[in-house]
Order: sequence, then C-alpha cells, then structure tokens
Amino acid sequence: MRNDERRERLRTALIDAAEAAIAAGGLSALKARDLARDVGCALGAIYTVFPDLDALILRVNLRTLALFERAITAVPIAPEPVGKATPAERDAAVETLVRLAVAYLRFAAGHPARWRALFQHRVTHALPDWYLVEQVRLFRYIEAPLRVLRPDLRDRERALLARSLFSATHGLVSLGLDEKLMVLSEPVLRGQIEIVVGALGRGLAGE
Amino acid sequence: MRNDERRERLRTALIDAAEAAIAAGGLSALKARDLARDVGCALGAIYTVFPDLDALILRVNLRTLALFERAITAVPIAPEPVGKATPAERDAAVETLVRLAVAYLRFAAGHPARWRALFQHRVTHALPDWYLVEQVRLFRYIEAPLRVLRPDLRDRERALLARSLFSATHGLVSLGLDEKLMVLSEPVLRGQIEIVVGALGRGLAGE
DNA sequence: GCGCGAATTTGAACGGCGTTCACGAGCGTT
DNA sequence: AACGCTCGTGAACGCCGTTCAAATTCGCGC
Repeated sequence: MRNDERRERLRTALIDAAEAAIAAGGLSALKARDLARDVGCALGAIYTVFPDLDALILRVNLRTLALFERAITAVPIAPEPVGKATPAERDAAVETLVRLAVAYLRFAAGHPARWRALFQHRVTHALPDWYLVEQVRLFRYIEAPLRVLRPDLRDRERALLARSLFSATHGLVSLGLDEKLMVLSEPVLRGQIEIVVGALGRGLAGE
Repeated sequence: MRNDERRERLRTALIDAAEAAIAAGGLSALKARDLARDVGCALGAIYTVFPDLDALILRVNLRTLALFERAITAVPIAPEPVGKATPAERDAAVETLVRLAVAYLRFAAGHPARWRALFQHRVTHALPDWYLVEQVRLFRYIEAPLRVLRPDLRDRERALLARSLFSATHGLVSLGLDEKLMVLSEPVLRGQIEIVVGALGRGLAGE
C-alpha cells in the first residue's frame, strides 16, 4: 500500500523535526504546533502516527542512545586477561572504566540538550521493550572491565554493579554540568571523573 | 504596619500549601489555582508575594534542605584523628562517608516527592544567595571525613571532591529510585551504596 | 466517467496552565 | 460627603497538548 509509505515518511519527518527541536532548545522547546509547521502537516496528523508527544520523545531518545553507542565504540578497551588478572591488567581495566566515564562526559557535554532529554523526560507509561533492550546492550561495555576487577561476582551482581557505576558517573556528569549545584568546566569535571572513577575502580579491585 | 503582617501570613500559608501539594503529588501537582483555593486567597494574590511559582518552589526546596540537614545531623560522625590517621581511623572515615550516603538514600526514599522537587526544578534565573549558603553548609558534612582520607588536599580541592562524592551518591540514589533506568528496593540500593561508596573511600585513601 | 460509502486528514475547539492588569472595594484625609 | 490612593481581585490573555466533527480523499462497482 502506498498509504503505509506516506505514514512512514511522516513518522520519520516528525522524529527528524523533533530531534532538531530538542537538540536546539531542549525538551521544553518541543511544541506540537511547531512540529506540524516544520514538517508541513496538520496538527492532528501528529496524533495519527504517535499516541502523544511522549512517544515521539522516546523515539528521539532512542536515536540519542544510538548516537552515544557510536561514541562509546571509539573507546579503547583493554583486552580481557586469560586466567587470573595481573596487577597491570587490573590497572588497565580501571583505565578502561575511566575512559568510558570520560566518553560519557564528552558525549553529554557535546550534545547537552539531547542528553538532558534522556533523563529530564519523565515516563508515565511503562517503557517499551525496544528502549530497554538498547539500555541493556550499552551496559555491557561497563560489565567487561568489571569482570576483570571482580571475577568473583555472579552475572546478576555484576550487572547490578555496572548500573551502579554508571549511576555514579551519571551523577558526576549530571550535577557537574548543571547550574543547579555547580557548573564545572569540562577539563575540571574530567579531572574529578578521573579521580573518582579511578578510586572507585581501585577500591573495587580490593586493596 | 498591620499590612506587612498579613502579607507575611499569606506568604507562609502559600509555602505551607505548596509544600503539602509537592509532598503529595510532586512538582507537577503544584497549581496556582489550587494554591489560591487552599489558602483562601485570590489567584492574583500569589503574585503579590512571589514573583512567580518558581520562587515559591525555591522556598519549599529550602525547607526540604533544612529537613535533610536535621536528618544528617543524626548520623554518627567518626572523631577527627589528631595527627596522621591510623588505618583504623581511615576505615572509620570511610564508614562515616558510607553512613552519610545511606542517610541521603533514606531521606530520598522517605520524602520522594519533596526530594525530587529539589532537582527536577529547572532554574531559569540565577539561584539566590540564601539558597547557595544552605548548600555550602551541607557539604561540610562530607568534607570532614575527606580531611582524614586525603589530608594532602587544599581546601578548594577538598570542597570540589566533596561535591563530586555527593554527585556520585546522588546518581546512585537518583537512578536507583527512578523507574527510567531501574527500580531497586531500598535494601538492594543500600547495598550498592555501601559497595560503591566504600570502594570509593578506600580507593581515595590510597592503596 | 460517475456515484457513493469508507477511510483518512484536517484544524477549530476544548480544557487547563501560569501570569497579567483594568477594575473596584476599602480607607484616610479634607 | 467627596475625593484620592492603595492594593486585592478574578476575568481575560496567550500558550499548551490533545480531540473529534466535519471535510476531504480514496477505492471500487457500475
């Protein structure tokens, strides 16, 4: 059917326009009427392809996650040691964790509005599966170095710890870039991340 | 003047009502019309004592900070060692950091809506001084154990590190209680905080 | 080509929001 | 009693996301 194609075109056009609007002015700059004007459709047409603006935001956020994954794949990963890790190999794993955290900072600083939208957006309904799947995949990047530092942990414990490490890093970045608590320059914030994540990695590996 | 007293009464009545509304339903439950109805004043009267609802929210948040400080003062603080710290004294300082972090978790879990309002609220104007002063005082609680762990740091560096430790803890609590990334039960989250903040403290103290 | 029911698109209208401001009630002075 | 001033009032404004009756387009048998 030709009709489905037109709907699909409208769908992507709306996501494109929403992405541009959010990137330019944050979540609060996303207005249904502006979107309709930008893509040249009727106001009501938006609601023929998305149940509400929240669903549209979620699609934009999925793109942001994909963009972030491209950034994360550029981070050099220390090779997984065979057998018990040597002290040098543990240091390398800590370094990998720090590099991942710094990559997170660079991404947040480089795409502030898109990145903010990921967390500023309050979910009303349960998150769709396709969104959670993307989240889970991203955490694997943290789990790998953790396997070196804490080979004793079960998969579930390690997954949980990976999320906690991410949460801690997110806190550093989130409040560091946020004018509510403090605004730190990127180099200063990077230094703090190196100190904190580094200490965290060494502390986790045991004394 | 009798007039000033009436204004002051209205002011506190509005803060009371706003606090109750936020505690009950979060920031998004705060509506100018509801406030006016609750305190029995005209809609426009709100704007005779506050420039806008943001200013009112800030006053509620100040009360939340004060409430939190009362919670934090109940945390047992390890005594500051005289001279160079022994390993046991360093462990005690780490324990203090962990207890502070857990107290933060308990507060956030105990007053979820009030606590969320502290961070969900996006500031448009610069934060007023009376708000920043309260923030600075709260950070002193973190700086004290840090002085034991890292006596080598200058005041400025230590203050910065204290904020970073808070940020990391805030990330753990914030995302741990948030359904966006994961919802952890309070005991599980407390375990993660003990692991992460503990490792952080030990890592900071040196190997 | 034409007619007609079904499907789809449309944008005016709805309800709700924060904020404003012309109005008028209340009061001290003349 | 008449005047002027101050200040609370709430209808009104502009903007928002979302809806839905009406208009338009589409598909198809004739």
